[in-house]
Amino acid sequence: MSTLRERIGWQDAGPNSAMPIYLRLREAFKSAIQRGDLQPCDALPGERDLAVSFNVSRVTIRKALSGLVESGLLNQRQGSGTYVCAGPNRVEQALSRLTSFSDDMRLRGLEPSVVWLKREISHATPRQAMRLSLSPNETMCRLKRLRLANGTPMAIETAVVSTRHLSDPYLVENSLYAVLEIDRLSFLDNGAPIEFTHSWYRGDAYDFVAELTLRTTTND
Amino acid sequence: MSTLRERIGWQDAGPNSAMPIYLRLREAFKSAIQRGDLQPCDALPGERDLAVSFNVSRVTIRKALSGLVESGLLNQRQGSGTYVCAGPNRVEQALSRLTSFSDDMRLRGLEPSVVWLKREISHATPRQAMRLSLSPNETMCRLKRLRLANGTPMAIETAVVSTRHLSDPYLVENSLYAVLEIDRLSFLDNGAPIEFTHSWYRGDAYDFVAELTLRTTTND
DNA sequence: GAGTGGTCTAGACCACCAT
DNA sequence: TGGTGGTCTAGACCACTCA
Repeated sequence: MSTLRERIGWQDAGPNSAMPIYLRLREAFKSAIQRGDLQPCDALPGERDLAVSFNVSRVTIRKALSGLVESGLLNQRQGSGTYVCAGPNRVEQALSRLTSFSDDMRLRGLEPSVVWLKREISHATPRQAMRLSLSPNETMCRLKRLRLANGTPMAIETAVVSTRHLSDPYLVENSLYAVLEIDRLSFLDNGAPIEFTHSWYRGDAYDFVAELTLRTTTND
Repeated sequence: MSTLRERIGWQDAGPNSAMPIYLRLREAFKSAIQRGDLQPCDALPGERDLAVSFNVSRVTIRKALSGLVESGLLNQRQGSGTYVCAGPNRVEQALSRLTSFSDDMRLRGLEPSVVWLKREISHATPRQAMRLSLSPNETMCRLKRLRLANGTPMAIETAVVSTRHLSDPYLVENSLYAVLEIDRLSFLDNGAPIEFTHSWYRGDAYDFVAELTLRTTTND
């Protein structure tokens, strides 16, 4: 049984501590999760205990964890605890943000709904095959749906997914990504791209913010 | 001359203060910026002064402001101050995030470069005309470029912009959005969508995170 | 050197969840 | 009821910017 300090590879501030404590802590936890030293569904000690363990204040612990909660690596539930959400599963993590349409609408008191415009299987175009590293005769599910809030069209989403990962477009009800999760392990190991989603959003009703983050591959 | 409390429409916690102070403060500042009561380039008072003005601690002020900094409405510079970044310019705000490719690469010690695959003017397709609320014979700039880091292809971006907003595709060098900013006022007032960008990213090298936020139109 | 944001502390009270 | 995360405070020191 190793201590948490060991599991996340923590060392007290050396002379080379240019980074603030909360960032060093955040990176240490992040690395431990990505290495697998902290497993999904693991519960972290309480914030007060963490503060004692690492000789910092609870505020610093919270600042360290908050970034990981925001990026989806951790999950905090008031009254319950802090839990590891997911390993280095960047595809599922990234796409999970896109499922929030329904949640977003409901949070604002609007009733979300979906009209399916297309659900079919066809061959990949040469371009898609090239981009997604597929053989030219690979079959693809093509999904297209209109998203509404209180009956008002808000977005059109088009998704193309290899049938290797989604065998039947009619498996998808509300969340494409919930279905894809089933296949998580099969396509995450090699990191190959598996899906492309293409969306139009109402410019007068949405902020659309996209962020890119280069994946930092840690070898240790 | 009105006080800052008045400009952001602040009122001390009434009995109906279900939201925490830092969120109410954040919303008040956000609304003031979007209404134009706080203008771009305006400097905010120092955090210590704000804390006194609103009868809260500096930590609470910082927590309120941090969300606005993160979403690009405010800009903080150590040793200098806090400044209003942009008005209710959601198109420019959203797209500005996408310009970060070069910055991202450089931050990580990689040299970004661009290979143009297409820069042309043609007519809008019927579908595009419909989606972007254009007349059917509207002309569009079509831009397609390959993004590289240290010579390795990392992303392909395709952008389609009405010539009303971008007269010549050769005006675009590195940042499409820098060029579009010139036209900012002309297309932001009506909130019409003006552009569609379509990008492929290397699944093995990128995290791609997209967030949607419903625009909350505050009338007061 | 005065003022700014960036970090950090030790303590407090609350709402919530579990048992 | 005891532990959890969520919020908030008053104060401190630092690095930085700018005149």
